[in-house]
Amino acid sequence: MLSRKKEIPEQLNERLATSGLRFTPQRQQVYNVLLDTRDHPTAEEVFLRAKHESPDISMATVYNCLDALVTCGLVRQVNVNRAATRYCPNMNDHCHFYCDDCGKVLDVNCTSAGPVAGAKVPSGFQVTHYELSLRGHCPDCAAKAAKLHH
Amino acid sequence: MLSRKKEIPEQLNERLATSGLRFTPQRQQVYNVLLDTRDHPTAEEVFLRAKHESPDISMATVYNCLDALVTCGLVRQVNVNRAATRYCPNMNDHCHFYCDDCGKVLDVNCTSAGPVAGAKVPSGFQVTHYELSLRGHCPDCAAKAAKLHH
DNA sequence: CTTCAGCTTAGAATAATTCTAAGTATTGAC
DNA sequence: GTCAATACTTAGAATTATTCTAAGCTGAAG
Ligand SMILES: [Mn+2]
Ligand SMILES: [Mn+2]
Ligand SMILES: [Zn+2]
Ligand SMILES: [Zn+2]
Repeated sequence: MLSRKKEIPEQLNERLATSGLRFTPQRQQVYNVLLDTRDHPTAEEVFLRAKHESPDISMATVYNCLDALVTCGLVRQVNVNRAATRYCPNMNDHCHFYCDDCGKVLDVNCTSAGPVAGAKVPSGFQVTHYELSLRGHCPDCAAKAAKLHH
Repeated sequence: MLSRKKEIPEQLNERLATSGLRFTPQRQQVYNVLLDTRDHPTAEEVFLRAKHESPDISMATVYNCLDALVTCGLVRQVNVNRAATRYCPNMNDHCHFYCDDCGKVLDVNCTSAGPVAGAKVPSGFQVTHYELSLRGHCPDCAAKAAKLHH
């Protein structure tokens, strides 16, 4: 990685442009952090990871960049209980599993109709968004717990 | 309502006792506020309503009482996005609809299996809780919007 | 080269909630 | 009943995540 030219990724650039936003190195950096490790980091965690590559980036900028990425539809916010908001670059229809033991947040596939169909929404209600979060024990932690009981 | 004796409602008293908690007038008052108007008020709103009857109650006490009621299983917390936590005394299995127009939060029935069945949870995951929140337009607001377009 | 809108930044401000420490009330031996 | 132990309420301070503010920077367009 000796030459680091201005290779602006067109996909990010275009998406930003459609929302009237500019491409900036900070936005690129923040987006890369999210794509790099898809573990639903908080803004704080994104900040720490981004600082490795760009030591001068500020927390405010991380919030601003995350906001820009959400606005242009490349990233979504994930809220579990009232903990700090997490960020997810997977824009496919999915929901989230939160492990009460290790705290990991994992993607779970579900079709758009899926969870909403499971709810008995009375007629007259227009559902435009939904958010389903699941909590419990992830396979790893469930296995560990099983071992402790022999 | 001239005589206001110490009629301790046994149901609340028992529920508190099973969690090692005591009956107090403040807890009664806060619970009454929730039962009175089931519109999913925030702690702040509960505080304001409780003050009508008990002008000396404090915000900290409202938070403490709500916490006690949640602990003993009479009340559940409802989080929509990152707004202030709301409180719901309906302990039947249900999820919530949030109207983006008027901000109302309404109960929507759904069987325990419902929304989780709609998600394709891989085997190995143990789901102990789930939370489904729906957003969109409530019947009232949808009707109003329809009128504006003739 | 100037202008101007958009961007980044540090630090202040805000909002919801939790913590702290002090005073009260209730319980349950004795 | 007295007394100590425990639980509860309260005001205000502290905390946490997030947003706001104001100043300086940047890069495209004229
Ligand atoms: Mn995700
Ligand atoms: Mn409810
Ligand atoms: Zn786990
Ligand atoms: Zn409405």
